[in-house]
Amino acid sequence: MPTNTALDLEGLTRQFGALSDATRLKIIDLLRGDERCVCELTDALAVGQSLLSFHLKTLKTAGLVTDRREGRWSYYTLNREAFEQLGAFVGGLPSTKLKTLTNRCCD
Amino acid sequence: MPTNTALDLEGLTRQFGALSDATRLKIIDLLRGDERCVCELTDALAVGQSLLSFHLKTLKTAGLVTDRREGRWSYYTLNREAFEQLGAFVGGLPSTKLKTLTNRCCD
DNA sequence: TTGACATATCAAGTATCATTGATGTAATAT
DNA sequence: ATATTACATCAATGATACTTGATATGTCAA
Repeated sequence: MPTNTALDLEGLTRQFGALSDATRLKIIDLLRGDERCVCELTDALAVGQSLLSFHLKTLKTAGLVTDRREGRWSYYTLNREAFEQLGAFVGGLPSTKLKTLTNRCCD
Repeated sequence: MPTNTALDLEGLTRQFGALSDATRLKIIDLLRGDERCVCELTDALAVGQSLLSFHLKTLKTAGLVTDRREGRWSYYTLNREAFEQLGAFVGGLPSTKLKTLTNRCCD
C-alpha cells in the first residue's frame, strides 16, 4: 500500500529538463568554480544574448541556479543544495532494495 | 588549457532528457526493485500501450534501461552503471574546488 | 538628459517531443 | 492454419521547447 513514490515529479522533471540541453550544461560547468556574471558567460559561450538569458531563466526556474544583481550586471550561482538532492536521487534510484513484486509477470 | 569539459554532452543531455518526463520517472521508479515486463508496467501506469512503448524506447536509447526478450514478452531493467555515472556527475557538479577565474568580471 | 551598456522580455518561426490510433511482427495457443 | 497475445513501429496531430530579432528596463557615464 505504500506508493513509495515520494517524488516531487513536477520539480524533478523540470530539473532534469533543465539539464537536458548542451548550452545549459556548459553554463552549469562554467558555474562550478564560482559565480559568474552574464557577460562572462556570453564571452565563453557562443550564443546570442537573448538566448543565453532564456537558458539562464530556465535553470533558475528549475531551481538549479540563483541570481544576484549588482550594479548593472547579474551574477549567477549554482544552487548546490539542489544538486546534492538531485545527485542523491539519481544515485539512490538504482538501489536494489525494494523487490516487492517477486512474481514475474502475466502468469 | 585543460578545457576540463570532459563531458559527453550528447549523451548527458539525452539522459537528462529521458528523465525529464513524469511517466518515465515513474517507469524508473517501478524498475528500481527488479526488472519488469511491459505488461506489468502497463497495469501500473495509466498510459496506452503505444505510448508506454515510446517511453521505454526513449529510456533505452538514452542508455538508462536495457531490455530482454523472453518468449512473447519483454523485460526492462535499469542500467545501474548509467545511474551511478549520472549520480556521480550530478553530485560532482557543484564542487567548489575549481575557482580558476578569481577576477570578477567585466572590469 | 542623453547616450551607452548589461540584461531581461516579447513576438514569431522552427524544431523537437508527447500522444493517439492504426498497422506490423513474432510467439503462443487452439 | 487461424486466432490471440504482447509488443513495436508508423503516421498524424497537438503541445513544448529552442532560437532569433526587436524592444524594454535599469544602471552608469559624460
